Parts: sequence; structure tokens; C-alpha cells
Amino acid sequence: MRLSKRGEYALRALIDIGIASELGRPMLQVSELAAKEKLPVKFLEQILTQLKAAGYVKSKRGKLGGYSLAKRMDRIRFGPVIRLIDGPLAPIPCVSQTSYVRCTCPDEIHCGLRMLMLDVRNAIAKVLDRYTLAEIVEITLRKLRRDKVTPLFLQPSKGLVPILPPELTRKIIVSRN
Amino acid sequence: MRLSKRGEYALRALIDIGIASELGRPMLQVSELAAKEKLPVKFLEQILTQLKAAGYVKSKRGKLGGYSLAKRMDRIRFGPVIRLIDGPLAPIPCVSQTSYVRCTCPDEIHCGLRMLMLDVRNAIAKVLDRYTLAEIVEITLRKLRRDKVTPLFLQPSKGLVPILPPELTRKIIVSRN
DNA sequence: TCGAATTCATACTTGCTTGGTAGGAATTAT
DNA sequence: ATAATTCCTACCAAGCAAGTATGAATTCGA
Ligand code: FES
Ligand code: FES
Repeated sequence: MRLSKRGEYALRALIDIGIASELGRPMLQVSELAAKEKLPVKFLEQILTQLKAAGYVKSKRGKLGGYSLAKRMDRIRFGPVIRLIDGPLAPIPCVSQTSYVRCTCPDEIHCGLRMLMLDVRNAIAKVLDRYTLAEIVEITLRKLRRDKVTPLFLQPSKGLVPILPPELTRKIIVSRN
Repeated sequence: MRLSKRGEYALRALIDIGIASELGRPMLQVSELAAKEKLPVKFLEQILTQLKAAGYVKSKRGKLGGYSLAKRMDRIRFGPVIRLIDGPLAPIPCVSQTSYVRCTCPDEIHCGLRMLMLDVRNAIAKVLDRYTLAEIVEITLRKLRRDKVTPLFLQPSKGLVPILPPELTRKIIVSRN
């Protein structure tokens, strides 16, 4: 019944990018993300590549590159993300809605275990397929504010993190001309 | 989010023993069980040993030996069995009620993932910790009868399976005296 | 008392999965 | 040009899953 590290890191990353984005820093670098969440950089890199391939995030390469969300936060549900990374939600293949596989039970129709596990799978899916990233980000942000905690991404990390998001900075520069 | 084969077999065995028991055949042999469910004998043996050590079944050795339930079916809940065999129900250790372990998140209190996974873990536990073996057996039996299917354990396997449960047989013999 | 049938205990195996590292190529801002 | 980044692919070590294998201990019927 367990979520892999890969899955865990993927979700943490998504949530963080979401929070940062909501706070006006839509693009985060892998190194930054890894440092704040204390994750192995290269491993996280792989995971983000996978999230990108599936269309959850988009990336910008080269200097000042990074990752940002590729779709609206309220369109990202957790179920599909976990299915992408860890496989089906169902505890047993014969109750998976997205990738059914027959199991070795002689009589599937009268299988008590199947019945039970179907309930479990539905319970899991009901949670994961209904929550959106937007909701989690919103709740987290509310909690942070309530407790007057400064989110990690607003604290300068190496002293050279731009306070303003790139677009704004550019606008200012442009307006100077 | 997956139940191991070990866990699957354990539950299938338990349910089968329960059904057989309800039908007046409280004791089943490993070989019999394995044949009916098409499971590897020696593997199942190990699993039953584990279930025995945990007090779910009891065994009788030697010829005419076998396994039977060690506690009332309505006192056997699935959650604890799965925890025994597969470990905690929680997808992530920081939300496990039975074996909490801190995870690497910098701020557990404001962790969105934790919040989400807590919901998942509760959803799972709500199903598995509330259903009892008695309920599952009862429902299965009802289905079988509705569809007029003869449960496997009432079909003679080697031609020498006693039709009547041992107690009854004994009673009849005694009453003959 | 013997032999067959069973559970019990323990060690081993084989392949797969997890959780990463390592090294370097491609791209981009300055 | 250079530095900083993402991208790509290969590799790796340890552990785990799902069994096998072997034999000892127990129990029954004949
Ligand atoms: S049919 Fe899938 S567990 Fe029985
Ligand atoms: S605190 Fe456990 S996942 Fe964040």
C-alpha cells in the first residue's frame, strides 16, 4: 500500500512548484527544488523529466532555466500523477479500473477478497482522483499564513535568487528604455 | 499501493477456511487449500505458519492434520492481518498510525502531501479495519447460494473427504452405542 | 511398531524493483 | 566564449518478492 520515493518526490515537487507559482515565482530550478526539499538532485531531475513528458510541467533550458507548471493547477489531479509514476492505485490487479488484469482466483465473480479490495481501491481513488493540485496548494498556503511561516521559496537561497519573477524584471528593464 | 502475493494468499486462505468452517468443515489441509486456490503449496505453508504465529489460525500436525481458525470470525479484521504481512497501511510512513516514522520533508506540519496521504490512509483503514472475516464470508456464501454454485470444499477432492464434519460424525457414532 | 501423511523450521535461489550515481551532450543567457 | 542549466542514457548496489528445497518433528491408521 505504499507510495514509492519516486512518487513522493514527484508530488512534493509539483506541490512546491504550485506554491511558488502562486506566490509569483512560476519557474524553479531543479537544484533549488532539491535543496529546499532535501532531495537528491539527479534523481529529482529524472522525475521531472518524466513529469514533463506526461505534460504536467514544462521546462526552460540553459542558464536561468527551470521548471514550471504546464497546465492549470485545478486541472491536475493526484490520481493520474501517481498512476503515471507508481502504476495502478488498486491493491490487486483484478480491481483496477485503469489496467485490469485477471488474477489467479478460480472464481472471480464470487471472490470475497476481490469484493473487499474493490472497496479499498474505490476509497483510494475517491480521494486521489478528486483532489486537485490547486486545492492542496491553497490549503497549504492558508496554513502557512495562519502560522506566519515564510514559504521557503521567498527566502533568498544563495543571495542571488531574483525577488521578482523574470517577466516582471524584464518589464521593468524594458520600461527603462 | 499494492497488496503483495503473500498478503493476497493469506487473505484468500483465511476466507476459504472461514467458508469451509461455516459449511461444517472447520479443518483444511494446506495441500487441499493450495489445490483449490491454485497456489504453490510450500509458499502457502509459510504463510499459514505466520498466520498461526499471530494467532489467527491453529494447526493440527500429522496425518489428518490441517489448519482451522483460532478465533471467532467476527473478531478477525482485515487491517491487522494485512499489517502483519505487508506492513503499515499508510502510503507514507509519516501518516501511519501504527508505525509512524518521520519523513524527509522539512516542515511536516505544513506538508500538503502529508495532508493528502493522511486522507488516503484513513480511507484505506476505514475499509480494512471495519470489515470482519465473518462479514466477507457471509456475503460470499450468500452470493454462492444465489448463483447456485457449489463451494469448492464440498466437492469431493480425492474421494475421501468426509461429507460430515468430525463432531457430527463422532456424535452419530456415540449415539449408536 | 511401522509407515504414510502431515505440519514445522530453515536455508537458499532467482529475478525484479528501488533508489539512486555518473558522465556527458544539448541548450541558453550573459 | 563561458557558465549554468536541462536532457539523455547507462550503470549500480542493496533489498525484496515469490517462491524452492530439504529435512526434521508429529500424528494417525494399520
Ligand atoms: S478474483 Fe482477484 S482476488 Fe479473487
Ligand atoms: S511530512 Fe511526510 S510527506 Fe511531507
